[in-house]
Amino acid sequence: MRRGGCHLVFPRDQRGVLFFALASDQRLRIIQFLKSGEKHTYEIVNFLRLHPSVVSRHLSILYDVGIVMAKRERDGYIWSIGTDNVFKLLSCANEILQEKRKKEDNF
Amino acid sequence: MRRGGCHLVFPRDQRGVLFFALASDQRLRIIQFLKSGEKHTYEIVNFLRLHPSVVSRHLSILYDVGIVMAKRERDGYIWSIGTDNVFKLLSCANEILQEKRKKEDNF
DNA sequence: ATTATTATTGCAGAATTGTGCAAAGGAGAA
DNA sequence: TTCTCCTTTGCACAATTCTGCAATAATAAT
Repeated sequence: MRRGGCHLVFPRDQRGVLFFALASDQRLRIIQFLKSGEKHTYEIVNFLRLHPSVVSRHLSILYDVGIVMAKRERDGYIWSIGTDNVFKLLSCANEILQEKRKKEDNF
Repeated sequence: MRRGGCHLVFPRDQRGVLFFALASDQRLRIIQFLKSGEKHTYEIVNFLRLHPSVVSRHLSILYDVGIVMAKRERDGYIWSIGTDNVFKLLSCANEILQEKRKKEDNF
């Protein structure tokens, strides 16, 4: 696994890179999928129905910022969520969106 | 202020839209700038050194997800952070990045 | 209503990102 | 080593985003 400099993300603030990683439906689907436990690469490919090379790039982007981690198995990699802070981040995002909706309902 | 449908963000998961809003150096700079207190639009324009129309779009994107809020003044709008959850989100992001760096140092 | 000021939108071109295919690059087994 | 399988990279094209300018719309004051 020689992750690093392969998928090309425009240089920006590190937090920006992390938020960029989360600003994609496909990548959010991966995170959602991994909530139910660690998964083989081929399971993720089947789930997303995208070309393996594309999935590789998505995973690479998530990996680089620590959202997911990987371990080697005989037949490929097994992926899982990198830290529980990811869930904290997501719930925090939901709170912000919910507050916003609440505001809109009052007007 | 007829915010809504003006700046065009590709349809995606709502959380994706929020993370997208944060996945921009200019918009992160706006948030950073607003940390020190509410600001007039022209102050933000001077700070970013971008065309007013561009700043308008950035603010619109942040506004739509509740990251910033606005109030009308005699000579324009005054902007501020929409909710403290924004700061929670940012510190959570920093934690994830820090954990990742720590992991890398160990290997 | 008219005017002056500020904010937003339409448009176009540059920059960035997403995707799939084909080829090349590892890792493990025979 | 050689083979096989999985993963990653190079490339090209489509889709999306960023930016600035000009024009339009909105707001407040006259």
